Amino acid sequence: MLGTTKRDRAAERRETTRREILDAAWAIASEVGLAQVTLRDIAARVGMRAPSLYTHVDSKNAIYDAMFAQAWTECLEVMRGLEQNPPNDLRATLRLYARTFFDFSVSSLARHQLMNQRTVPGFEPSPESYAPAVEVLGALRHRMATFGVTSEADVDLYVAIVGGLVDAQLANDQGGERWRRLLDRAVDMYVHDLDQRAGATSLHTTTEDER
Amino acid sequence: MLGTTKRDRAAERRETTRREILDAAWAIASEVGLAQVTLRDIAARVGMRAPSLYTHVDSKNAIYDAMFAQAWTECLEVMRGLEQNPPNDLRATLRLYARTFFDFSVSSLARHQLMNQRTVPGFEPSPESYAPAVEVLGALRHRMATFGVTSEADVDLYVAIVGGLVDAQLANDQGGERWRRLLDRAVDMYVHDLDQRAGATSLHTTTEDER
DNA sequence: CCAGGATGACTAATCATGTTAGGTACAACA
DNA sequence: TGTTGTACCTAACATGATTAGTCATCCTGG
Repeated sequence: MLGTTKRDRAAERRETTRREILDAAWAIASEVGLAQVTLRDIAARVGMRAPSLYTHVDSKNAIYDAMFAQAWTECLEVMRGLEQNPPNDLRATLRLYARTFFDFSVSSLARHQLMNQRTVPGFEPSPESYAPAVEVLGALRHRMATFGVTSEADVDLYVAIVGGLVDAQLANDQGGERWRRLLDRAVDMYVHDLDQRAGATSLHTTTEDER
Repeated sequence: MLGTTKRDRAAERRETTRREILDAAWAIASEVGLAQVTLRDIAARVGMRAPSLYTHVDSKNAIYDAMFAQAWTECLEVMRGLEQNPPNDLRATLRLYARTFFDFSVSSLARHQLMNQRTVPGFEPSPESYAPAVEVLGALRHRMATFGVTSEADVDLYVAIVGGLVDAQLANDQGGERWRRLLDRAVDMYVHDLDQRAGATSLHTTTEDER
């Protein structure tokens, strides 16, 4: 019993240090850019020398990997949060999902670059870190299926449109609203297209069988 | 007279070497990735040592800058090429432009990353190199205006949609057609939305006053 | 035809960065 | 109380961009 308690203390401290390292990395990434994060700077911020970080982390890319997992996990939580009192029609749902994802993405350039662009030279996320990203897409698919939207192409198109708006916003009008304003319009035109193809509009106007 | 002729020879050789350097950089970028381009490798390929490159180029970023300008200039030429026998309705035009830009972008990942993503850490294109990129957009604007599409929002949306499809294709299905197949559909839904908002469909069905 | 300067390449060296090797101090535990 | 493992350190290395300084070669002007 005592043994385990002590062990926990050690593991706890270890975990704390690890988190401090990641926090420092995020802070630096926000300040000077994702690719400008340097081990020496991280170390300085947590009161160490660069090589000491290797006690807690396998490599610099492992730090990026952990950050990648963190970011997508956070995103997953935000998107999951929408499953509380969900809208009951497709249009409102897709609007809500689009806006939520958009705002989440746009609120941190460094995070978006890490999550969605290959900004970091040698970095490739590990399968484990990639999992929450897949889950986010899975949740979206599931939600859309609820309204009868199941085809891969339909989902692909929605994803591309929302992603395109996010990228345009961050690339050309960071901090602004120029593309954000187009979100609802984009969703509406997408939903209209879906309606068109379905022929019957009766579809996706209410269906109750989530999760 | 003689003087100028000799001068030309020198300048010619200089220009040739510079082009060789850029070509080498492109080749390496295609093979191992844009960010993995190294001055030593470029030098080796043109039969030099790394520091000698500085005789022809200001810095590594200057190489990226020149490549950026090259890429967008090439893109501009391709897009300008469409202005020979242009379609006479908006839908066909936007389909053509979208497909052309898409295919151009997708045909080289390294080039697309350089042109549209901030994949290279410290690199920011110079205003001069940026100019052809602006021109591409300007040409699009002009073409769309031909059909009465002038609002900033309308153009923004089109750009975001096409860009989103390109990004999705390159990120998730490189070499495939999964998002490429959605191009026409996306354009159609966009044009339909435009029609809707214009109220009158009479617009953009033919207008003759290009350039 | 030859001296002198420009040109273009080279080697050596500097600086930044990730990473490895090899210690050392201290706390926990037997 | 001695042992051991943990977390940190310094020194060192590899790679990469960049600078400084040198040298050969080639053109040009006398």
